[in-house]
Amino acid sequence: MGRWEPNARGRLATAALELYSERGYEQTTVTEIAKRAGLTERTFFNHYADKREVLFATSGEFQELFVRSVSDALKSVAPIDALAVGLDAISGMLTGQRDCVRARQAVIMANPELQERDLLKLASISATLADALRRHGVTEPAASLAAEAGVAVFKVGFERWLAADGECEMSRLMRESLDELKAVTAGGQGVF
Amino acid sequence: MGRWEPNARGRLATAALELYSERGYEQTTVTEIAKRAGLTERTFFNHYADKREVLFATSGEFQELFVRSVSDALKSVAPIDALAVGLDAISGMLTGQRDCVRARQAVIMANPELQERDLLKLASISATLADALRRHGVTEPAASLAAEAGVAVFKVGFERWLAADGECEMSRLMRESLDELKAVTAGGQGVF
DNA sequence: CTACGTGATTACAGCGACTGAAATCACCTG
DNA sequence: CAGGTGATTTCAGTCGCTGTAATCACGTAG
Repeated sequence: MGRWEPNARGRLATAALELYSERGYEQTTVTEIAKRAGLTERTFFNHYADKREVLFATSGEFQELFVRSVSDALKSVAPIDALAVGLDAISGMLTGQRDCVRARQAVIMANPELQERDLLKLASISATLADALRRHGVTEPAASLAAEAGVAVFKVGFERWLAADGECEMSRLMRESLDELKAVTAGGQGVF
Repeated sequence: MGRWEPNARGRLATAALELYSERGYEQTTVTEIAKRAGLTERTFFNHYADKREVLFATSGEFQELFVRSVSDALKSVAPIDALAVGLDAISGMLTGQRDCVRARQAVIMANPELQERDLLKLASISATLADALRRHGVTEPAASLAAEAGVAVFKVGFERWLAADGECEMSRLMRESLDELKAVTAGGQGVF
């Protein structure tokens, strides 16, 4: 075993989540994270663009799965149903990770800077979803609205999944949230 | 006229928008903004929490109008129609400000840090909207979903309003976007 | 006119996030 | 064993942001 332990990125991510959880995001310095991972501050910034990004390492993989699932489904079903397929796919990805995901979310919810980054990642997913919808013939503004709706359903379903006590099927919560959205957007009489 | 010119906050906001537009957000230092406003860096931070916040001075007023309009309308119409009333109200607030708003939005869109802050403000509006809906008897998860949908319609309608060439009624674009959302969420057959 | 209170502004020192450049290190290859 | 390569480190520096205490402009009471 060499002097350089393997998986520096992972060690940094683990150290960061631990420290953010223990003493809070703002009270943790990047130097402390690096030291716990057996590295230096400069090396942290070689692996992650900033102090926030270390919590979002899996975001790209998540987005890719979501968008690819929706994109595939669009070949055979309507946009709103394709979104349901995507939501089901990411449910499969997160199932079994609830404790880990919950710890991460607790850190994010405790700090506005991290919430901002979280929202930016979701906005990126929305933009990529809208792009996929457009490539499959959905016109604006329907494409952007459908994408935003899909992300909104994810947000709400995700929140309910984390809040649930016992074992709880995430995919079921996602489908329920989507149905609720359909109900609430269909509910009015029109006021103009 | 004393040595202290009036309206320091406004001068800082104007100077910031000018400099962010001229040379970009990242290339502008807070010291430069303060100097253009005839003040010091420290005084900037007495008025604004950080370098981003100076672009969002009117956000609170905007949120208040939106939420109050929806809240009032909820006394007599369904949630989705109450959101339509709120969207109409903020359209009235922004009408006539398009050039100014467009300049601000150009700066925001050119920088991820500012997009993050923008998204956080919208999330705050969504949370407050959901709260109003709950106070009027809407249960979760419908309240959160309706609030997210309302903000999504605003985002899309706002973007289209800024992109439009000639004079264009914002309230009409908002209504069209809302109708598009209704259409796209009602479109599927269900896949499960 | 002077003393004093008040709120805004400033000066100053300092921490921490982040960056660029160059040196060093571990390892692999010819 | 010499040399190349990529990861890590060292170092110096900029800038966002904060706490503290001094100073300033102005209104008011004596």
